[in-house]
Amino acid sequence: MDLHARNLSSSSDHRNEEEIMDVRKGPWTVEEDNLLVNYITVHGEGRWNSLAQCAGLKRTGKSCRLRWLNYLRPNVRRGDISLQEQLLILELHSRWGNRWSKIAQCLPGRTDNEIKNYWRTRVQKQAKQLKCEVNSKEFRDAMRFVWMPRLMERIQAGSGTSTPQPDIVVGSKYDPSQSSSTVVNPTNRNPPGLENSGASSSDYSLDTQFSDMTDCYNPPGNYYGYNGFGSYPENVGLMDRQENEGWLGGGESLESIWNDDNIFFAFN
DNA sequence: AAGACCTACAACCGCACAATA
DNA sequence: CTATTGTGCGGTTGTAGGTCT
Repeated sequence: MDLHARNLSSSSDHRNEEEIMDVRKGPWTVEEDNLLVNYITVHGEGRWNSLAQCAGLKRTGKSCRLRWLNYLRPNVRRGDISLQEQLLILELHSRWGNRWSKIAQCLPGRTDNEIKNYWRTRVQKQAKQLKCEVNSKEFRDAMRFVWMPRLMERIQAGSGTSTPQPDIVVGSKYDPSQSSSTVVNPTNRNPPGLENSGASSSDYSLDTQFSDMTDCYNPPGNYYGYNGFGSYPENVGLMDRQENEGWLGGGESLESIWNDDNIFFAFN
């Protein structure tokens, strides 16, 4: 039996099991979050299928794992993706491609899902706007040699008046005080547990997203030697000056493609 | 005011691979 | 060695809320 066939039979068995067990799908409720967090707090994570059963959750192990890793896990960082994070994502993606989990490892507290979503909503939108394939050389070059340098300029320009951005590091999204059975709103900008924490909803609204391009942190200094992130991977040399110089002959055409309006669009 | 459209993001799915029986 | 199970990853979808007309 080949692998695909094995997977098919496995999926089929899994489906039967789901039908029998009446597995829940869709948005998680506060109760479910409570069950999952409480169980993991006591027993630790892993063995997700049995964990789901033992915790009394009518969810698949996969679903539990995803909910934990992307939302309930301590130190999951939520809120707007900072300019530095954007820059890092662009650079790492140009280097590694769609290796979201690998990229996420370099952005503490960010999940692969969040980075993937960022890429799809912002970067692919930009490619579409420019009428080129996101994986095309043209778009990649534009990204590396026009978008990213300009992003860095904005970071540097904003460093003098930087204010803390509204990103939050949440110990856990789980709030035991919430015991209603309301479904956790998947699009609520206030993560569960912060809804009553005093953080106003506007802290997470689009009003703050990119509204202040100076909303960041430490001056990065020289981009090429930048190591602003503690976990910045070794040998990630960001842009390669030699490659850059070798490419510049085509710069003007890209500049014309990636004009200020487009850049504005990209960051708004 | 209301319906259409858009955006962002949580969650699901299929596949691949490693570990284990 | 083979079959099964568990886990992780990347792609995709569904939908609530926001914006536009």
